[in-house]
Amino acid sequence: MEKDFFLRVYEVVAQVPCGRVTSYGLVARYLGAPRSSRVVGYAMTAAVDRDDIPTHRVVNRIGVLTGKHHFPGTNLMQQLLESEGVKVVNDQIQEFDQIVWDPTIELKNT
DNA sequence: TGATTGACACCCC
DNA sequence: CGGGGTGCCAATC
Repeated sequence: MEKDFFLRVYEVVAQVPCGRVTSYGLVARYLGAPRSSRVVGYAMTAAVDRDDIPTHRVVNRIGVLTGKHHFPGTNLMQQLLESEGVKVVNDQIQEFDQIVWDPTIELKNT
């Protein structure tokens, strides 16, 4: 029961700047578990209960809202992203490469 | 206690 | 270059 891993994921996701997004792989890699990308997504599922964690800012490596299906609303995830300035079309984040927030780069020192 | 799944990612064909 | 299959780590049934 390594909840500690989940907590680390929450910490990183919670630090994602507004209007920015990150991917499971980036977070997983930042935690030192590049092969645990799936576990990060799993942590997100558990984070849905956490209203303190902007899980909607976490997408797959290509910027696709793969997990929008888990949100209570139909397109709530997209709504939230667009509300923050993130353009989303067809469940695909536009300009994802420039709004992506890589903790490995942003938090590489801290 | 054991097996399967899962909001992904990478390798191989 | 594109598509399909396997692998990883932890949680849940």
